[in-house]
Amino acid sequence: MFSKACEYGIRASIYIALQSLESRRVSLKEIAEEINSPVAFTAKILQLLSKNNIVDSVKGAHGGFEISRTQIDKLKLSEIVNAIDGNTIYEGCGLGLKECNAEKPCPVHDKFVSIRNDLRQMLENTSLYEMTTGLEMGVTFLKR
Amino acid sequence: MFSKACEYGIRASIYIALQSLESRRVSLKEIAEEINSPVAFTAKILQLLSKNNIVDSVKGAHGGFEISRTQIDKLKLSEIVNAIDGNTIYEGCGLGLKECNAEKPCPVHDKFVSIRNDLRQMLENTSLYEMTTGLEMGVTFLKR
DNA sequence: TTTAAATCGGATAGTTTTGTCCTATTAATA
DNA sequence: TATTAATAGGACAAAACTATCCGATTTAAA
Repeated sequence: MFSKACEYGIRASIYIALQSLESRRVSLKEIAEEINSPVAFTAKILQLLSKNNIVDSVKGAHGGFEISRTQIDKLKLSEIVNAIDGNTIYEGCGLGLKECNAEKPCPVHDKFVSIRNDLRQMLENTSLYEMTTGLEMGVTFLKR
Repeated sequence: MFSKACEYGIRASIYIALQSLESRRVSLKEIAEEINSPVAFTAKILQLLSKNNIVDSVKGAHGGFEISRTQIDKLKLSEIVNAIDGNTIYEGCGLGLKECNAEKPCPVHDKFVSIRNDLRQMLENTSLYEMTTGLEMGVTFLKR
């Protein structure tokens, strides 16, 4: 579904949001440990997320990553996915045709439309905050 | 969504089915031209589909690929996808966790379940025959 | 002002996916 | 039986993705 980079990016964003809710700025090292991802690769992804204003980065000693409370509420899963993988999952033809639309559809165009719409709606309606809620209570998990 | 190999594999299967319905056995060269795919790479994918009994291959002069009428009716899109990409699209965690289920779910587990179920049902319910119907009348397309 | 802790960013390496090339094998037909 | 047209399959090459390493830069604090 998503690339590895995107999976790490989503998990990292959720972990940063969770800690930001408690006013804790977190380091790359801590993030990678808590989401069980390769440190240096995660660093690259966080750079990308920072450039796309998904997370805020603070350089220097006592630096790290954080997300403002307003952003945690506003940010949708779709924005994280878009920053890393683009919109090819819920745009673009299921059979890889460049030109595929209602006028010139591939043989499975209609079948894919509804599923991709559902996917897009889910991604656009799921907020970062929403994804943190189960974690605090130990109902959901970010590793293993 | 699918790998390139899978996209080519689906398009190839549909084209072979379409021609088989008119009792035409088709060559690799013709397939690659008609679905706009790299010839040698398509050859590998057809080998794989042949080994998985998705398509029948006939060696030697006047050889090529074909699919029996009964298979065209029976074969589901899911079987083609499974042969090439496996079941990772509608199994496996959206965030890449190895252990992710109703007991130990990732933060988006529930949101993904319904979408992946819809996807699986669509793949399992869509027959190869169904995918050929629009092509004959020029309503659907396999290239561009 | 020096040191230490952190991100940034470029270079590089490994792995997987995608794609190509060439030879062997098969089978129809002249 | 020789030729020709086709798939089969192994080896290789290119590109994309995943991952690592290291020096540069930034900033807090001793």
